[in-house]
Amino acid sequence: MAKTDTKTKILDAAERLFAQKGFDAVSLRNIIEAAKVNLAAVHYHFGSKQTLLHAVVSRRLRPVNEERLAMLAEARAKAGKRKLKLEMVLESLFVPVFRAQASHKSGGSFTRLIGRVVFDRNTELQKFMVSELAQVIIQFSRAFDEALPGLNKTEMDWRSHFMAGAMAHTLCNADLLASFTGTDAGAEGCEATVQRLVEFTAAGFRAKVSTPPRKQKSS
Amino acid sequence: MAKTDTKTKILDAAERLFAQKGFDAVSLRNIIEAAKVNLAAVHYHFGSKQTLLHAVVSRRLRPVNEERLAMLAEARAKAGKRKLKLEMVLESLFVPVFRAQASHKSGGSFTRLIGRVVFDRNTELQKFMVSELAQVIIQFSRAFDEALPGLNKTEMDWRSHFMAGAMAHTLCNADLLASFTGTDAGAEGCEATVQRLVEFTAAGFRAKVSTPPRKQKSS
DNA sequence: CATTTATTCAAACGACTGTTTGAAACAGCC
DNA sequence: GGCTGTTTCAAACAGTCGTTTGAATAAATG
Repeated sequence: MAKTDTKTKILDAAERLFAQKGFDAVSLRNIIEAAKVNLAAVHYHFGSKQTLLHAVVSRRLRPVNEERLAMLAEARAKAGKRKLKLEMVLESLFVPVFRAQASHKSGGSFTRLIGRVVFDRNTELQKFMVSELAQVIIQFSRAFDEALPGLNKTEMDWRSHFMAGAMAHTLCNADLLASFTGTDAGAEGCEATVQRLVEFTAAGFRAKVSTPPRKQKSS
Repeated sequence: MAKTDTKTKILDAAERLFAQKGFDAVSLRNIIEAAKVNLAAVHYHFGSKQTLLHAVVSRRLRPVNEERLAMLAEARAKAGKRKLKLEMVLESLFVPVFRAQASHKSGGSFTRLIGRVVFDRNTELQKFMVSELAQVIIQFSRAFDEALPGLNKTEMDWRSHFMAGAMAHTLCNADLLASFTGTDAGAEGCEATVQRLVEFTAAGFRAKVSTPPRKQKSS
């Protein structure tokens, strides 16, 4: 393993650059220059720039999603017949993706990439992301329903939406916080960040509903 | 006013396209085709693509920010010597930008653009946005401090960060909610959406702080 | 009116884009 | 050795990009 695989070199460089500047703003020539490989190698190994992006995302996101589902299953097992704890569901969703930042030597670029991808308006990419996240979305929306019985569906959808926004923004723009407020995002471990995010979103989920549901069927 | 101003035609087309596909993904030729003007007109009136983007953003954001500050001032006046109400601060921040969507004939494109801009990693654009938002940031972070006395600064910064993420995501990806959950974002007026967002973020701001502040000076 | 100023237009600029090609270098195996 | 399939490489492809140019037109001013 002295000489790193070309495929890996491309993935690493692409991951870093996509996260830094975004998908459109990075050219294949930027990538192959950073990876010190030939231009054609990209198409030989990945077929196209779009497919390369898919590979970059998938490489990191797949294990994260597996861990998410595993943590959720564990939370379910621990709850037993009792009601699922909202905080544990949120932690199962946040911890794997935030931990991937610290653990992997990717230097924090990966989480920024994931956060960015959520907000990128690339039709192809969005279809791909939906397919990658399908299981996670299904399982977790069920878990939220279990953890918050009585909350009507519309309200649940919106609050999940808000929660996703807070998560994505935190992943994507951790440095913005530093520049705006002076608070250093990386000063404390990602556990502390996750803890703060869990508290914030859990409280949001549990907020008293004041909006009168005009036409609502479910409870 | 039978023949619309060329400058306005460009701004309108650019706003719609930028919001739909993003800054990098839209070419000047896409814009001038939609606006039915000559290519050189863009550089004649705006100087560059980057400056055009600034103009597009500024045209809508400036009145929004003025209204934000006005609403905040009114909330302060109404509070008198009493403590500023958190919900009113949040409403002052949300209502103008969400209402701009419904009121303006831009067809909802503007809010998506603003939401997108927050997440775009364009150095030039970020500097511009910081300068445009400077007053709003200063005034509102002061207001949050007044509405939530006792919350330490670090926690306040993080929660503002989460709140901004929820807001931006809602502005930018209202249609995502529909595709994922089936809940139609536009079904109810923007007032209802703002109301939900206020409830969610207000609860998040008020959440009990469990994270022990390791090294903290302020209260 | 003429003359200046502001605006529009078609055409081209050089640089950069993702992708393809076909030959060279390399590996492993008989 | 020769032969097979895989991987690398330089070069070129056909476009698109933001921007510039200089002449043609419209509007405004004297």
